[in-house]
Amino acid sequence: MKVESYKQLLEQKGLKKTKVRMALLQHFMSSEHAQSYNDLQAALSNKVDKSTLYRSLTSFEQVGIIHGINDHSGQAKYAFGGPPSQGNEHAHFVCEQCKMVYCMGKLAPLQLNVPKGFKTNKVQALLKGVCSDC
Amino acid sequence: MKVESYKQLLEQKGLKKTKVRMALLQHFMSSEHAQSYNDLQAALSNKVDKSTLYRSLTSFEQVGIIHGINDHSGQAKYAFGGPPSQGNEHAHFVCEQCKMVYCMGKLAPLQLNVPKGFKTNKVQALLKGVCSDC
DNA sequence: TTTTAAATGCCACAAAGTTGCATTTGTTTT
DNA sequence: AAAACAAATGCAACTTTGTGGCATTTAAAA
Repeated sequence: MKVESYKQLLEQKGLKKTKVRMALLQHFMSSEHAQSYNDLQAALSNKVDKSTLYRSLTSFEQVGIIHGINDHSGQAKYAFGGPPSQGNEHAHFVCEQCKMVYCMGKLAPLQLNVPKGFKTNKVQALLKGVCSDC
Repeated sequence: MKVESYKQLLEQKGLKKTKVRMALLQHFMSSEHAQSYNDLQAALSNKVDKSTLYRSLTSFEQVGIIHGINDHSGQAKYAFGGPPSQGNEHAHFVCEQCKMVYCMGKLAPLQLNVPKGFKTNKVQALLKGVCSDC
């Protein structure tokens, strides 16, 4: 994806094209695993204000450019693309060794029997194991 | 489960029988959904120190008396029983309305195709929907 | 170019959780 | 039953993660 495309993506989503956002997009596109706040802050040489970064992530998430992943590490992580639920069903894989988080391919719809009276709308799956790099 | 049993449970796990732990056990056993730090603090009338409560939860979790659940609410929750992975496979259900978290029954082993080189050890499933009380 | 609305940076603050250390309590040993 | 020991508690300080207000800057529209 080229710089021109990032711009188009932002326009399409109704977000202004700013330095921080362009840098974030570039970083997201060039990394194959999910990024934590600290990863991103480092990628931007710690030059971006905390609030700005958090707010950028929130904006991106709201319009579906990225989606948040909770890997139980205590730090939220973000990956490019909309959430698993919106025509983009996928599981997340946490490597127990390197702690990296990957988005996996589509998952077969899983049958889970819930008790009477419970209605399931979404299923989120988190896989733990060892990744191909470890 | 009676008071005598709580004591036995603690002994069996090599933990001392203290006021805080007994009160916690009692509360865990009498609640049908997962408990957050704040729930527990309230249940103990806010009389227990923060560190003590966190440390108690950690101890309980280590010996498998309770297990932590991350429901993406920003607050860890805890439920009675060992973790889903140890002969106790189960999914967690988050009610989108009342935000309560329940432990569900066993889940059918789910097939998820991971790319070559990835090895899955555990699968955690989080269901979102509406509970029987809502 | 001017206007205006949104994005940024700075600062203070809040919530969740951790750590060190002195004191207390539970359990074991004698 | 008393002494000794280890573990649990309470307190205070601190860290981490994240939020919110407000003045300033920047991008896009007029």
